Amino acid sequence: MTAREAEIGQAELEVLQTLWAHGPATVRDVLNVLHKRGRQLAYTTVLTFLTRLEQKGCVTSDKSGLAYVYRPKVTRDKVSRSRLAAVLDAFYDGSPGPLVLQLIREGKFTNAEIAELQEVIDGLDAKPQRRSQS
Amino acid sequence: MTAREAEIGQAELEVLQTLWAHGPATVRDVLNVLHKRGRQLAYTTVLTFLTRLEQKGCVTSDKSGLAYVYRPKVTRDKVSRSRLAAVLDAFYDGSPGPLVLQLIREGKFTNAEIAELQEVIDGLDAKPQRRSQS
DNA sequence: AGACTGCTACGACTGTTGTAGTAGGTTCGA
DNA sequence: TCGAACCTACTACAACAGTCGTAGCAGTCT
Repeated sequence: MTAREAEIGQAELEVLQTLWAHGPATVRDVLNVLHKRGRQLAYTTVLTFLTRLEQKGCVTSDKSGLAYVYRPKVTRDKVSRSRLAAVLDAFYDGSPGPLVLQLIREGKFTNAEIAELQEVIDGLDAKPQRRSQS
Repeated sequence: MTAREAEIGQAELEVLQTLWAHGPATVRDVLNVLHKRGRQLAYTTVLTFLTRLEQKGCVTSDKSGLAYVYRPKVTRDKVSRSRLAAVLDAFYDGSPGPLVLQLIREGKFTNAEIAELQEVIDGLDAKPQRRSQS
């Protein structure tokens, strides 16, 4: 494993998110985005986060112009999955079934989503079940 | 809000989980359960966790016999939801739709679960949709 | 060249989390 | 009644997370 996604702190994640959302960026770029969102941080704070993220293998940097440009090295998808898996392991026995059922029962979906759900599930059903367990 | 569930550490959560799973317990009870699961901790470590959880408002204690008996004050469900909401907010725009779709597309469900999904979704569909607009 | 401006390196401080030791009180059995 | 066993309170400490200040270097403007 190159990167330890698990050990990304909350504030570090914010920084990483802006990289995911806006592509490669300098410290100042990131700072500007954060400021625009009302998040007040010092320049050096952002620098610290980016440096730590680099130490953790989550971003890379290269100096093309005046300042270092940072770009994400782990995908948002990867981190997302790992975070979700942590919750799943801790609270849903590691399997997504109960979670999905709970979410659906709570019914916080739009009509479009429901339609899509039906579609996808029907598709699932039609498929050969290569997953019925041991 | 009485308790700050967000700030429960990983190790603290383990302790809380044993309370949820085994009901009210003393420090030693919790320690025994953890030891049985291969988790080696010192008695005083568990005590520290329970004390901190009490400070955070997540458990209560009362001394009925020789030792304090701790019992959870926040429900597992509550913490679970709050953890999930954090992931949802950070990675799924705060709404469960995309997450559920993704999980279903990945198809890690048993036949029984799929059947149940279909059932629940059909039920949803029949209901009046007070959640659509714009 | 001198003054600015912007960038990075490095250090520092606070609070939290994970982990545990020690000291001193209570209870219970011999 | 004495010691073993058990309990809690307090302290400690390293690692990490969040936050930033300072100092010094590099390029730029006049």
